Amino acid sequence: MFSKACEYALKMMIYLASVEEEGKRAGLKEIAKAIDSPEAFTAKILQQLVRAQLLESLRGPTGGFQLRRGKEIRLIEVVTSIDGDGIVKDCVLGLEKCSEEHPCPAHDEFIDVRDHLAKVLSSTSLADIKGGIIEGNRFLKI
Amino acid sequence: MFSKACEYALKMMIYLASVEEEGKRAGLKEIAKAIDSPEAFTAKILQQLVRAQLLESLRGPTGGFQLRRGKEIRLIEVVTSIDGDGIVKDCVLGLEKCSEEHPCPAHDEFIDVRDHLAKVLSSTSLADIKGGIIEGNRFLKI
DNA sequence: TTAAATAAGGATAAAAAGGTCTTTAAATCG
DNA sequence: CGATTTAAAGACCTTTTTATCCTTATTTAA
Repeated sequence: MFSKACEYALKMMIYLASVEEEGKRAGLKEIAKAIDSPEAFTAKILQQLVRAQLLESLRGPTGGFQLRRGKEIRLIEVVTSIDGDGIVKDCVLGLEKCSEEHPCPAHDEFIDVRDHLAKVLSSTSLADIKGGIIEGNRFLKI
Repeated sequence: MFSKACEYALKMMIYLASVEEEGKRAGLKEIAKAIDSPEAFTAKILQQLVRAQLLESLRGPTGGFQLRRGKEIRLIEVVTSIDGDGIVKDCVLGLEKCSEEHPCPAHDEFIDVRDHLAKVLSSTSLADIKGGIIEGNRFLKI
């Protein structure tokens, strides 16, 4: 569904939402450990999220990453900043010009699924899903 | 959502369903042209579909490919024979052990979408979607 | 029976995704 | 200021996916 990079990005953002709760930020090492991701690759993805304005970073000791616009960030923003908007826009058969007026043979069957996904991604914020982690009945790694 | 190979596979199967309508089969060249796919790569995918028992092939002049079990083949069979069943089984965050008893933070938000997709793929047959092509108001390439 | 047409199969190549390493730039704090 | 800690950036490597090429095996039909 999503690229590996995007999966990591979602985990990072969810983790940072739970860290923000305590008014703190987290550094690369802490994040990679928390979500069980390769450190160097994690750094690259964090950079992308900073460029996409979803995170801000601070260098030096006490530095790290934190949410730029708080926990109201929607999942769709994370997904599109890493994978682009293809998942909620493109034809599932990969046809360039598939539309309502000019539908592919599978159009009707998949449009509902795609819209459903888009709706979930657009309506769910980091705040919506971070709750369970703090309560401790949800997990981020393994 | 699906790999390129899987997109091609779905197009092939839909095309072959429309060809079967006329009691005919189609060769590699015809198929690749119809769905606008690279010929050699198309051949590899057709081989996979033959091994998966979804197609049968005949060599020599007048040879080609045809549906093995007719148009009642479900889209889910095509998708899983090329991409595996990850799309309807795996956690969207890529967590190995995500389940109802041990859910990831995004579990509830995505489980509905995944089930919706699974339902569409399982309940839709080639027969269900080939209709429009024959009527001519649907298209397979570009 | 031979030429032509077709699919099968293996080796290879190219592109994309996933991942690592090393150097540079900031910031902190003694 | 200078040592340390952290993120940024770019080059590089590895694996997977996508795609091509070439040879072999079958089948048909003249």
